[in-house]
Amino acid sequence: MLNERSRHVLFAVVQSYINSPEPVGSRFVTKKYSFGCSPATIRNIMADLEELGFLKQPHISAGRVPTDKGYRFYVDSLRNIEEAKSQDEVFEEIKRRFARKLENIRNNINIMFMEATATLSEMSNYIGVVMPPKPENTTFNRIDFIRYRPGTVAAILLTDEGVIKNNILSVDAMLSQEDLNRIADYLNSEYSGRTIEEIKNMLLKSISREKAVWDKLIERAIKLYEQAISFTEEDIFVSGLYDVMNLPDFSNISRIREISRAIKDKHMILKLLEQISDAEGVQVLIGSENPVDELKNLSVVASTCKEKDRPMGVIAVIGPTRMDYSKAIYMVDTIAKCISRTFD
Amino acid sequence: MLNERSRHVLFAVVQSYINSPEPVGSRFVTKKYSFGCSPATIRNIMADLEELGFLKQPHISAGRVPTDKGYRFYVDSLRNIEEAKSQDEVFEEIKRRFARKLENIRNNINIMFMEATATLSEMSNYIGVVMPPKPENTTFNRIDFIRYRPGTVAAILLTDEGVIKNNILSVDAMLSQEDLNRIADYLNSEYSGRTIEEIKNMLLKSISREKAVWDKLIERAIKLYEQAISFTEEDIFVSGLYDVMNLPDFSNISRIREISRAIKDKHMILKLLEQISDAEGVQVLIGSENPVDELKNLSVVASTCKEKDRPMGVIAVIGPTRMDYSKAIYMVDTIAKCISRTFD
DNA sequence: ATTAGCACTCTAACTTCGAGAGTGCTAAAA
DNA sequence: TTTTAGCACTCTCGAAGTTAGAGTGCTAAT
Repeated sequence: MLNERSRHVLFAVVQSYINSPEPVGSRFVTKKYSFGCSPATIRNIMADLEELGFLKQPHISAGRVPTDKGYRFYVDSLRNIEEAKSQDEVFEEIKRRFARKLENIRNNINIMFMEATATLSEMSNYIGVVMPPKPENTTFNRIDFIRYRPGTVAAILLTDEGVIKNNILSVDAMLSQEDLNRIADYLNSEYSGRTIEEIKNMLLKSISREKAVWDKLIERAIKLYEQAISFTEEDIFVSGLYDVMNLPDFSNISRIREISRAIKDKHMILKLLEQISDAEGVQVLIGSENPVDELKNLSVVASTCKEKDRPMGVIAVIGPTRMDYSKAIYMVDTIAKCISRTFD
Repeated sequence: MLNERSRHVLFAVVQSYINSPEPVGSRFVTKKYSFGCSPATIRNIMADLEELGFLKQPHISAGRVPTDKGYRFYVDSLRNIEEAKSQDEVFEEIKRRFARKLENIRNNINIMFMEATATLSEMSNYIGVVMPPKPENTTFNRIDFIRYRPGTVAAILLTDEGVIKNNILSVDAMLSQEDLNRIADYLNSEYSGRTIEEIKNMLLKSISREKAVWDKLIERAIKLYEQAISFTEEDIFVSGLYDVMNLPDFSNISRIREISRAIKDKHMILKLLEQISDAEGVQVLIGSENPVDELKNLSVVASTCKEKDRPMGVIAVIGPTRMDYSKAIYMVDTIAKCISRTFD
C-alpha cells in the first residue's frame, strides 16, 4: 500500500520525532536522512502520508508529527523486520544487573516483581508496572493457621510460586491450635497442587454436595479458607512517576495530572493488564488503541510472564505515545523472559 | 511583643491567605474584617509586621503574604487558644466513617495504617503519610518456620501489635520440618514478649557468651532469626499525590516535581518522621523549619500513635506551607488518637 | 495616633510587529 | 511522468510597547 520510499520517509519522521519532540520538516528530512531528492519531493510524499492518516501537522506551517496510526505502522514494521533489538550498552549493563539481582531474590516472587518495576522504570524513564499472577494461576502449596490471641488467628498461605499471602482472621474463640492444625492438615492434604481459585470453587461445591452429611471440620475449613484468601489486596507495583515528569512530553501540567490520574487508582491499570494477560508475546497499545479512557493518549508496552504455558503476571511500561518503542519492546521482552526463566 | 491589634491583623492576613492564595491588601483587610480603622492605618501595621518578619510582599506593589515565621506565630497562637477544633461537618462525617472502618480491621495493623493514609489524604487534600512502628517498639509474639521446598523455608513473624512479617529464606537443605519446629519453639519460649530489636541484641550477645559451649540449635536459631527480620522493607504508606496537584499551590510544574521528588524515595520522609516519633502531641514543621532539604518549602503536621507510652508509628500530613493548619492539626490529632485507642 | 490624598511602582494582560520556519502551488527541467 | 526550483502564503513565537489596576509609602491635615 505504501511504496518503498514513502515508508522510508515515514520511518524517518517517526524516528526523528521520537528522538526529539519537534515537528519534522521536509528540509530536515533530506538533510538528516540522505534521500536522493529535494525537499519539494519529500513535501509531496509527506502530503500523501498525511492524507493517508500517518502524519499530521500541529499547525499549517509546521513540520509533521506522527499520528497513532503512524506509530502503529512503525511498530508493526519494526516487529516484522525483527529490528527491535536495541544495541544500547547502558541497557545491556542494567539487564545484566537485573539478572544478577534475580539470583538472590528468585524465591520471593513479590520482591522479584518489585525489582522488575524498579528496573523497568529506571531503564526506560517511563512508568514501570507489574501485575503479579492472578489467583487462578497460582498454585496452592500449603496453608497454616497460627493462633495468637483468643478469637484471632493468622492465616499464612504459601503458593508454589513463592507468594506468601497472610491475613489476620477473627474466629470462634473456642478454636484451639489443635483444631486449627487439623483444619490446615485437611486443606493441605486435600488440595495441594491445585490453583487457589479451583480450591475455592471445589469448597463451594462440597458445601452443596455434602449438605446432608455435614462435617464440622469441613465447614470450618471452608470458612477459614475463604477468609484467608479474601485479602485480595490489589497488589500491583508501579514505579517511575517522578522520572516520567522530566520527559518533555510532560512539561505541561495537565498532562502530568493525566498520567497521575491514570495510575492513581490502580484499578484501571489492573483492568487493562488483565485483558492483555492472555495474549502471546509483547503487546503494544498506542494511544487511542487503548481500551481505557484515561490512557487514551498514552502508550502501553506489555508482556506476560509465563511458566510453561501458564500466565504468571504481566509486566508493562506506560509512557507517552511518543515512546521509544524499539527500546521499550526490547526491554519488556527481555525482563519478561528473565522472570519466566526463573520459574523453571 | 505584638499588641492586640497587630496580632489581629496578622491573623486576618494569614487566614485570608490560607483561604485563597492571593496577596492580601490593606483595603481588603479593612473591608473583610471589620477593624475600626482605615486602610492607611492597616498599612502602617502591615509595614511593621513586615519589618518584624511576619509578612512579606511578593513584589513592591502587591499585598502581603505570610512568611514561615508568620505561619509559625499563627500556629502557636492557635494552639494556645485551643481553637484548633474545626467544626467542619464533612470532616466529622469522614471521621466517623474512619472509626467505623477501624472496627473491622483493628487486628491487622498494616491495613489499619493504609486506611489511615487514605483517610488523611482524602480529608485534607494534602499528602497522607504513615510510618508503622519501628522494630524496637514491636513486641515479638511468635515466629514460625515452614519448610516448603528443600533448602527453602518461609519465616512468619507475628508481633503483639498484629504485624505479620514474612520472608522466604534459603537454608541448609538438610533441615527438616522437625528441626525448624524445634528452632521456632526455642525462640518462642525464650523470647516471647520482648521487642524484636532486643531479641536481636540478646541473640548476638549469646553468640559471644556461649562461644565455648556452642549449641547447634542456638546457632541455627540466630541465623534464621536474623534472616527473617532482615527484610526491613521500608514500609511507609503514602497517598494523595494526585489530589495535591489540584491545589493552586502546585499549579506550576516545578513545584509538582519538588513534592514528587520529596515523596519519591520514602527514605527521606522516614528520616523526618523518625525524628518526630519521640515527641509528644501534634508536631508542626513549617517550611524552612524542616530539617530535610527537599521539604524546605512544604509543611508537615505529624503526630505519634501511642500504646500507653510506647510510640507505635507516626501519622502525618504533608502539604504546602499555605496549609489549613487548624484543620490539619485537628485531623492528624484525631486520627492518631483513634489509632492509639485501638491498641488498648 | 489616625486618616485622606496623591504620586509612585509594579504586574498582568493585551496588542503589535517582525523573524523564521515550513508549507503548497506552479511552472520549468529532467 | 516525475522531480525540482522558486515564490507567495500562513502560522507561531518571542520581543517590545502600552495600559489598567491594584496596592503601596509618604506627607500633611485632623
